[in-house]
Amino acid sequence: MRLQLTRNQQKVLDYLKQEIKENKISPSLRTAAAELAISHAAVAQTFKALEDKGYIRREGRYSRTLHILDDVGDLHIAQRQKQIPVIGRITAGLPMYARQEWEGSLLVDAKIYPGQNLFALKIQGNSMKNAGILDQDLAICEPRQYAHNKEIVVALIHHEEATVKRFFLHPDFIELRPENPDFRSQQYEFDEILIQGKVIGIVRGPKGLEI
Amino acid sequence: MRLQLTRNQQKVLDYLKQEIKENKISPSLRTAAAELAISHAAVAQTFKALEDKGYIRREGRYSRTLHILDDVGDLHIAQRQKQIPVIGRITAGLPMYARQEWEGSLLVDAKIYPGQNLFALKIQGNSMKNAGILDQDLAICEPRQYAHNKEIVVALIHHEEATVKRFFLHPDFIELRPENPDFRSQQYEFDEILIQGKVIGIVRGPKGLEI
DNA sequence: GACAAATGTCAATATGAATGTAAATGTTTT
DNA sequence: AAAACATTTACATTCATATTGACATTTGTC
Repeated sequence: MRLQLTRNQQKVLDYLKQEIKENKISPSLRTAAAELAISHAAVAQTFKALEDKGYIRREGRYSRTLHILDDVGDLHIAQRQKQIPVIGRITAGLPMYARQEWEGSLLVDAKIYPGQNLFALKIQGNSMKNAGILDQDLAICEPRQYAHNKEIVVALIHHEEATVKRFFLHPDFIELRPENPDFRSQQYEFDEILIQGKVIGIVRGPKGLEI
Repeated sequence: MRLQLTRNQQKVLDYLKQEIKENKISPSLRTAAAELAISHAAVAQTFKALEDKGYIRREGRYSRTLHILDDVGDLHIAQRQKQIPVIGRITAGLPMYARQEWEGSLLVDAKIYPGQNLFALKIQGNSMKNAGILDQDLAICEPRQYAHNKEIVVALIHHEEATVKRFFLHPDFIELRPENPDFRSQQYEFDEILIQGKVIGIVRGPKGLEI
């Protein structure tokens, strides 16, 4: 069990939790100082005490990032939730994030999926079966306009059709390779393909596991 | 919730919205620079900041198309977050929540994974590869002491070894079938097997997708 | 297709404001 | 007396902003 907090430390910790919940980011020392009606150095000292007692963790020197810890030493839930849009249809010309294209949003664990502006895409078909990606899975993607060899990417073919495949760059063409012997690898000219993102995770719900 | 904008970034975003509304297309860097009375590179930097914070999205490299993004909209997240324990080792006695067996916790979307007392289990090995379950995946499980045919279950063999396999009940034995030709299906007496749960989902992080 | 103009990108650099750190010191609480 | 709490001041670092100039790419026009 952790050391107990003094009344003042508890007050500051509560304030911090509140602020982080609202703004997703910890307030600056001076902002906190103003709201708590004390000096910024006093806040710094209390933060230090909280860190020593294992209630928060701060990163690096001069860094403004601060995490609130669980009693197990884990990140507090408030900082782990990440809401990402589930994109229904990927298009080039049209705004990909326009609300019309949304199929809702998905809540994921920020501890597992780092990165910003992630989006999710519902997989159609079984062309990536052997990579463990099945029909109806949700692919968690990180926006990217480029790709490295062997990465699994979200690509837009002919500015129209969106697909998830493994990416290979050859001297004079791009190969999008499925992971399923029933499908053929396809080759494209450079101007036929637009990379939209890299797949960094998979979420499969109960429906994907039905018999 | 997106990160807050600075006053300058807000000003540029407002200007952008205005321009796009009027001309249906975003202004060039130098046009914007002229109207905002700063250099074109400064505009580019602010655009980049806006993109990082998730307020706009720009397509491709050297493309002039830019989209204003909607907010993900934060309603009812509170009810959707579900924190479930990641079990390190499954034991028979069923004090599954005993502290020593913890490997942390996982935040999932309650909308996708309904049910109570769910737990997660880290998959070891590739015996279920053809069912789209890979090594190091996190299997989301619902506690259960029974199973139906063809369901993928968490079973305890000889009160010791925990395994994830497809379940088949035969007249005088239980079959636990892997989904990988490299592994053999196994048969057990009824008293050798204890069903501990049913797999209702899969969560795979970036590590599970590395090359 | 060729060429020039317009446009986006990148790197290096600079500056002021905001911010975190540290030290010295005093006050209150326990 | 010791710990917690607080202040003031000086300093170091980071961030947002901005500039300039060279360069790559796209677009429009002939």
